[in-house]
Amino acid sequence: MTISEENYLKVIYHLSLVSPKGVNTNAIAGMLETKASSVTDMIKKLAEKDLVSYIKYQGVSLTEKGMYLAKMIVRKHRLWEVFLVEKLQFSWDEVHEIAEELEHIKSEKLINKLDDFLGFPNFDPHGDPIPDANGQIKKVQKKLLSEVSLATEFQCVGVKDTSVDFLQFLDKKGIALGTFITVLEKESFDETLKIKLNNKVITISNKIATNLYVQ
Amino acid sequence: MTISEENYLKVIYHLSLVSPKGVNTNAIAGMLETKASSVTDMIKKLAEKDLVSYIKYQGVSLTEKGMYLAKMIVRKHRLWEVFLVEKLQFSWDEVHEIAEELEHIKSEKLINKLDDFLGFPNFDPHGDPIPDANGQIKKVQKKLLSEVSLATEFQCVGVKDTSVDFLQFLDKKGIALGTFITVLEKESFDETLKIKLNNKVITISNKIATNLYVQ
DNA sequence: ATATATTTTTAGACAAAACTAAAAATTATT
DNA sequence: AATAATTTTTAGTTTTGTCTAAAAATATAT
Repeated sequence: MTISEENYLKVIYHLSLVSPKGVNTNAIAGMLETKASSVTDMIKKLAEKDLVSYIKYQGVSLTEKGMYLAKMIVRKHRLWEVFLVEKLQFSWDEVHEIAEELEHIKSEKLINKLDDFLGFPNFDPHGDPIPDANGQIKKVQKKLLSEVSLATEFQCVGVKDTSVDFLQFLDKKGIALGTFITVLEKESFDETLKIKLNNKVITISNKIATNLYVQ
Repeated sequence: MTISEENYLKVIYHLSLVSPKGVNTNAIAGMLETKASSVTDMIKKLAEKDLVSYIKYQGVSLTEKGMYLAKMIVRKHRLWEVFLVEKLQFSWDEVHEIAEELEHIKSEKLINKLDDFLGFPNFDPHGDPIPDANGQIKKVQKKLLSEVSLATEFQCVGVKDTSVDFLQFLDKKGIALGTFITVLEKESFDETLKIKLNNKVITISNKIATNLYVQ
């Protein structure tokens, strides 16, 4: 598989979690910052290799084989992110870009030894689950902070948006994975939340609350 | 720079250590397992970017800029090899192939943090020197085992041939970096050596002796 | 020194992965 | 249901890095 093919598989995987019954050509093009016509070309190639099933004008979905390979790419991406944060002291907003390159290193032995070296982590630095060597993913029930009941203490376990800007915003507010958060009030007009964390009370917008997972 | 361009630079660097006054098109083609015509094309491109100086039919040499970039690729390759052996418990015959991929990961911050994580090593698992962040290389005087005087104890510090076969042969004979070796006799007919190591006496061919560096 | 062999370069072609522009199919709207 | 809007596909190019085959330059040998 080429790097380009791997990137298509990975994007189709991520999109299929949201729309399991078929992924749009345009959605793929948007994620890969390419044109729809290029996507059509590549999809034909992937279908040829039996990695996706494809009906013209009906979108794509991963075959079992494609699903497994996609999960292996996600596994590599997330394990390398753990390595970068835990061993090389990168911050959580710096690792995505580098992991985008590292995820394409081919050796299976390498990734399994890395997994071992890291102590078989189940989650990456953004709280996303790491598929094991068979593609199994630890499911965990988590909710968006925007959906939880008031006056109950939750723990921050992940982020939906992993952009540099959002992660640095969270750093600034003192919110990290593991931080305990209690929602005190919800403003019904704009869904703004008054929350307690680290013994401080702060106000956060709905946009923040819909991008933070808690448990 | 593309991966292909980086590979050309690296090969030109290695060949220029042997023939500093200009590297042959054919030699490059041989190392990269490609055709001479492809090499000519790429050399033109690298010359365009001021990474090599090139006169038709006269071979190529690296410019200062090209030399620096080539050393950075070698630096990355060798640091990743140290990581694979020291941290992930790979054997020294397994790491070259994987490092060939890892050397193309772009982030400078990554490689400097890796260097730090590994304790700023000066040599890779085959005894080859690791350029520092400025491209400086620790020079060390070493000799081939085929050239040293008899009855003097030397320490194995590197290998010239880094092929899997040769490295596994050394493993089998109990020869590793750091092993002490004394040449007892040299057969003048075929240059075979009788050597002492680990309190055993064994005979090795000239081919072995011309691929082992000692100090 | 001339002929022969080797090396290197040029010219033209190809595959992969992208693009643009236009056509075809699907979906939405009135 | 017909038309408009959107999405997707097709057709034809482009770029990168490779190739083959032939031409040109250099090196070697008699």
